[in-house]
Parts: sequence; C-alpha cells; structure tokens
Amino acid sequence: MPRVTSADVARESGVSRTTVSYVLNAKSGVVITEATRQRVLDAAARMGYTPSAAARALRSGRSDLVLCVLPDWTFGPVIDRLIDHVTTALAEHGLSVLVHSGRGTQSLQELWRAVTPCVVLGLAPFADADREALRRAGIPVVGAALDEDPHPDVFAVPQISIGRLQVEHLADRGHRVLAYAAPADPRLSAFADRRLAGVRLECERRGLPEPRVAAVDLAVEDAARAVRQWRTGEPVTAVAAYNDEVALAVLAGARAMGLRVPDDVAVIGVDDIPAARLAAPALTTVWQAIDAQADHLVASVRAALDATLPLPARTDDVFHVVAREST
Amino acid sequence: MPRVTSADVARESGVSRTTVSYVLNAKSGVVITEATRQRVLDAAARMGYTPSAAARALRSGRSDLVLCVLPDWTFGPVIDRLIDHVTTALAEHGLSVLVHSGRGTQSLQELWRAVTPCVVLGLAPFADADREALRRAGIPVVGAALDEDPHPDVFAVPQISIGRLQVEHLADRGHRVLAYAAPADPRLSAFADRRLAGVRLECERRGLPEPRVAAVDLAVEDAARAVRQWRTGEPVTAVAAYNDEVALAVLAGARAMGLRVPDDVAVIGVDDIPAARLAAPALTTVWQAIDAQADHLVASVRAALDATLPLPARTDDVFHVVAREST
DNA sequence: CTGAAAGCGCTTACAG
DNA sequence: CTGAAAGCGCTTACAG
Repeated sequence: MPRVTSADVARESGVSRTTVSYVLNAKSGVVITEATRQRVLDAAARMGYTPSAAARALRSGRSDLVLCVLPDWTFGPVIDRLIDHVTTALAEHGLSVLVHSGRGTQSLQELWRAVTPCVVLGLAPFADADREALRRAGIPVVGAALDEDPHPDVFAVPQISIGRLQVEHLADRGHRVLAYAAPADPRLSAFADRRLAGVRLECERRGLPEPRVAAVDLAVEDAARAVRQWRTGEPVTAVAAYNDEVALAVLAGARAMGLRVPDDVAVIGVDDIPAARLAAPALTTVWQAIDAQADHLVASVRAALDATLPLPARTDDVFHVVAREST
Repeated sequence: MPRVTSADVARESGVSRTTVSYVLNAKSGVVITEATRQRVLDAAARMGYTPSAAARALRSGRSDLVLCVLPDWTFGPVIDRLIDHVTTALAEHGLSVLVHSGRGTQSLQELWRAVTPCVVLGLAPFADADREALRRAGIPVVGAALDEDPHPDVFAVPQISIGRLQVEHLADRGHRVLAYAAPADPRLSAFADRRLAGVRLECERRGLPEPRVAAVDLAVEDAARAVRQWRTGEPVTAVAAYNDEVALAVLAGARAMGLRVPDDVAVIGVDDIPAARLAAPALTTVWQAIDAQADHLVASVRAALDATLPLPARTDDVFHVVAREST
C-alpha cells in the first residue's frame, strides 16, 4: 500500500502542498478561505492521511514525542501510576509519551537522537554529559529528581522529606531508638540514601540517637536477622523502611522473632501499595500525591514547549502519613 | 550547536557520503579499503557523529525502534520485569524499546506512524483495524496475547492454564468446594476471565462443583464480605485468586472473619510478588517464567526482522506453583 | 490568499 | 573501490 502523502491530499483537493500544510497544522497568521480549508480537511480525512513524523522531524528537528527516561530499577506501582497519569494528560495536548527504562546498554544520546523528542522527561537524574548534549541540541529536559539536584528546570521530589516525615511520626508516638531499613538492591541507593538522610536529619533535630541502619532483603530470614541485630544493645523500638516492601519484610522478620508490632517494634513504610493495608498488622506508610506530581510534570512539559505558558508553582505538599496499625 | 552530519564526516575523512554510509552501516557486498574504513570510523568517533534517525527513517521507512504497546491497565511487577528483560536483550541487537501504555486518547495508528518502528510488540490484543493497518504498512507485529487469540504471529501466554494449575494444586490437597476471587477493576477482566475459565474447566474435569465467584476489592472489609458469602451454605474451603494482591485481600478478609488459613480456608494467588512470601501465612502462588516469556518475545522480534532467523518454538512450560503456607 | 522551490540528513541504485 | 545524484515527505521563507 503506497503511503498517502501531503502531495496526494493537495492533488485531491486541488491546492498546493503549502496550503495543505497550512490547513492541517492550523498555521496561525495565514488566512485560508473556509471553503479551501474544508476541502483539504475532507480530502485528508477521506484518504486517511497521516503526516510522516519522520519527515516532519527531519524538517523541523522536532517531533510530538515525549521521551520519558526511567531509572534502571524496577518501576514499581508509584512510577506506573505517575506514567499513566502523565501519558493520559499529555495525550490531550497531542503529545505521545514513550517510556524507556535505562536498562539497555544503549546510551541515552543515541536514544534521543533516534527519537528526536520534543521534550525529554527524566524520572531519574541524568549524567551531566547527557544533560549538556540535550541542551546543545535544544531539547528541553523536564524531570523529577532527588532533592539536591541543582538544576532549576527539574521538579524535585524531596525524598529527604519522606525520611523526615517518617521520623516525625515515630517520634510523636514516643519512639527514641530508631532504625532505618534500607533496600538490598544497590540500584535503589540514590533514592534510599536521600530518604535515609532525611531520617538522620530529623533524628538529629530532635536529639534522638543516630538511627541504626541495615539493608534488608525481601526475605523473612534476612529481615529477621536485621531485626535481631536491632534488638541487641539498646533495643530499637521503631523502624523506618525504605518502602512498603521492605517494611513488609521487617514486619515478617519481627513476626519470625516473636515480636509484637507495634508494641515491641513499630514499622512505617513508603508508597501505600495495596499490600500495605492488607498486611497484619496493617502497615503505616507515607503516601505520595502521585497525581499532583504528575500534574506538575505535565505542566512543566507544556511550559517547556510553549514559553507563554506559566511554569508550575513548586508543590511541597506531596506527602502525608497514613497511620494504620503498625505504629 | 550545528548537528554533525554524514557530510561532515565525509569531508573530514576525505571521502564521499556514500563511503561514509557504507562504512558506518558495515554494508555487506561492498569492499572498502581498511585504511579508508579506519579513517571514516576515526573521524566519526572524533566528531561525535550520530546518524539522524529521522532522516534514516524517512529514507528507509524503518527505524531501530521497537514500539511496545501495553494494555490500558496498570502494568504490575510482572510486566515491569518482562519489559525490563526485553529491553536489555533487544538493546544488544541495536534495538531500542519504547513503551507506550494505551491509555492516551491517541489512536495506535497515529502513534506508530509517528514512531515508524521496525516492529510493534503488543502486550495486549489489538483491534483488527490496527492489525490490518500495520500489516499494510509492512510493520511486523509480535506479541503476547490471551490464549484464544487466533493470530499465529502471537506468543500466547495461556492464561487459562494458570487457573487450571491453581485448581490442580487445591484439589490435590483435598479441597472440593472452591471459590474464585476476581479483581474488582473491570479493565482486568480480559485476563481475569481467562483465568476463571481455567478454574472452571479444571473443576469440571475433576467433577468438583462449579466454583463460586466474587469480585474482591483490595480492601479488608470488602474481602471479608466475600469470604463471609463463601462460607454460607456449603462452605468454600479454598480460594483461587486472580493475582497475589487479590489473594492478600482474601487472606486479610479471612483473618478479619477469624478464619484460620489454610485450616479453614486455603488461598492461592498468581505472580509471586515480594509481598506474597512476606505475608502471614506466606502465600502459595503461581510463578510465571517471565524470563522465558521475554526470551520468546525477543526471539520473535528478531525473527520478524530477519527471515533467516528461526521462529522460536512454542513454550508451554511457563508456570509452576510455589507452595507456601497458605494452602 | 496560494504556489514553486529549497532543503532537513540519510541511503542506494547507477556510473565510473 | 569510490563518487554524483536522486529522492524519502515534510515545512517554510519567498514570491506573486
């Protein structure tokens, strides 16, 4: 089947390709007779014309694609939801979101060269070289990043405040000797370290002892080992976990050790995954306002594309504690 | 920064663009002096040349992109892992995987027109119109689908056998009155219905009564309601759940009702998510050989691109039961 | 208000 | 073994 081109539409509607282009792109500043406009639109629809994005990208150096780059760790339900929301919202503005998880061996540069996106949406910190190359190519970068990211074009999800929130909640319930359950997967450390920094900061601010840190595998025995270690010496009475899965492991470890939660040891997670409220005891956790984060990203993408649009205000209120039975 | 083109590389290395193209694409059948080849390669590397994929796609009507289309429900850890594996494996063959979840309002056609992928990898069934349009455009479609999908180019993940496996496991442990816990989200029904069909089939084959079906929200009260209903009349002694999350809800519901698992009621899930082995009691579940499924998809993609490559054999052995404490 | 023409960067017959 | 040239389909000054 030969491809239908703008030349075909032009011939069919008896105008030039220029006019077809003007009509189909609703080019502003150019006045087209309503009759001509209708004729072109009808012909395009009748012939099933779809512009070649390759040609358009070659010509303009831009596409309607938003390249969303994920970190190299498993997405998890939070990022799933974020992408879901962003995809839907940007589709309403004619933009298609394409997600690439950075696990391939391929460099980021090769990828965006290949896709020619109009915006790169980074859900993980970029290497400076990548950021610089994108800047030179004139492709705006919008992204969520760790707190301390020095780039103002980035929506910072303050990981650090997650840790602070956890400690605040535990301290308010009278706990003084705290532990931090870190994930065993080293790929998560960028996020885990920020959250731990928040835990440390808030402990210090409140005059609590330095939190005891251990990596916890998602397995009962490993979690039990960590819990046992925390209970030796001055016993830990509350654990802030990297996320809900790690928290569930701690719960299982405590159970294996015959400890009661929250009486002997309290546990708080992050994410509010479905399994959190179904656990026994139901898990207290930090809920993230994913939709608000997504809205912010969407607005940032649109602002990057259209300078007349306002940059979204910085939202800080994107977390809160969901108190359940485990604390 | 002006873009480095093949013409720049040609000038720099003192050859024509033709030669540059031949060298960089390792064009077979053309003999290039080793010295020339080196000169071109060096110049390209030195200048940081990256071919414009837009131009290449325009010229050849093909890119190095694999467009992976997801269904409109949340991915979940199984699909995350599948995509992860496929992305890594295809990257080794110079292919970049771009994932699009079909949630946008944009039609699939607009999307693949925009991306000009060399293959579309469908992790959800396509509309016949889309399939037909892709066929006409000469873009091969590779995909995983439900059992009954009549298209031979599709890798069928036999959802139905998941349900059968669950019943087999429960029946072997002496259970006769079974229930099926369906997900509340209607978007999952395509999968859930297939699994339920497997449950029904195996019950019938074994002469067990028709399974009692209820949709279970991921909330304790709703699950308790379902469990209560199952225990009225001839009491259900075992529940096959759509997936692990639903199974965890059933576990929580049973707990709320004061029932012992597995003594009063046994529960089996699907997926083996981390929370499954951390639950109390640890959840028996059906494990999917994601990596095998991914390998199959990767081989299918490569075969679609290169007719000399063999089509992968159909694998049926992609599931098995992980027996834990809940059954 | 509309059209003829150039050019984005690549690949590939075709000709030496 | 290598080069000059055409053309993929689009957009956009530029000229009427």
